[in-house]
Amino acid sequence: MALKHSRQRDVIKEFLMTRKDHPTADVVYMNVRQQIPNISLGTVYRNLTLLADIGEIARLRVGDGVDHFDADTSLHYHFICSECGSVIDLKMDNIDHIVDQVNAHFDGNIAGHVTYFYGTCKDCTCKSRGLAPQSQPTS
Amino acid sequence: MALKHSRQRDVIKEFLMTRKDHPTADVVYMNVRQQIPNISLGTVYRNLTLLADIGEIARLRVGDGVDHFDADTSLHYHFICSECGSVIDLKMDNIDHIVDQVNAHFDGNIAGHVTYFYGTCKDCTCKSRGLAPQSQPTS
DNA sequence: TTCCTTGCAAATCGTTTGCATAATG
DNA sequence: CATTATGCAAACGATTTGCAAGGAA
Repeated sequence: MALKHSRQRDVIKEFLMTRKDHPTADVVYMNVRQQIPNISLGTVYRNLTLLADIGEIARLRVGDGVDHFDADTSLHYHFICSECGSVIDLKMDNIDHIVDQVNAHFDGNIAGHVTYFYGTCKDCTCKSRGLAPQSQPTS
Repeated sequence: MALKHSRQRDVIKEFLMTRKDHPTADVVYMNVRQQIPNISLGTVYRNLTLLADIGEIARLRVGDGVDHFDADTSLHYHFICSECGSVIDLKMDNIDHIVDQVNAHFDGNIAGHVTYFYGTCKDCTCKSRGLAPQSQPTS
């Protein structure tokens, strides 16, 4: 299973690194086609899965039924706006200590936890008050 | 949109209340057919969605691509075994304080958070050591 | 009678996969 | 040359939906 170099994989990874809004496979596909017009959706999926498996990118499942991808694999948390669906990075301290609270009463082995926050983002909060949004979605 | 009574909805809810293993729509369907043989999968999905929308049951998205349903809507957390996929209730204190750590640096409005734990359950841990499991899965 | 619910089947959506061909090491 | 990667299209699994018929208020 030796990995061989491929231009499509490079372009996919590079595109992902330019985005901080955690695009879906489809969005990656749409954008990458500007550089490789005949790339196929299947190839995009295969490479996103491969990159996620070897840890070069992260696959985010935020409960909206679609996978999002993130080139930033460092420890951080996400916020999902219930109104516009945007996924936003959060600056906050590590909360792995919550695992300790489980271990106290649990017999199995806890490897980790998944946590994400939801609510209304700044822009959507403003809109619902009739104010102008602060910025447009990147996508 | 006045709600009308329906036997299929009753049976679905009753079945869910007898289970603490958070079955999927398909498992609900299989079991409910023992009491209503000609019930359709669509009806099961429609009622599970309806019950979840009015808050009588909870829809659990634990990242395995399939929705699980829980008749226990009280605040509690879940553990998902990475090996056998079983979803287990956890006894532990409320961890809503983690939201406070986000609010400090976030402009939007945080309504809540989703957290689940993963790892290896007691039975799978035992199996991997060649020991006999403590109990069989309920499904 | 009104209109919510159902069963059935077809449709959707996101994602995966089989296959023959192309590209890499 | 041996193998991995690609494009294409078909296949998939979970869930939703349109529709005509059935059931509750």
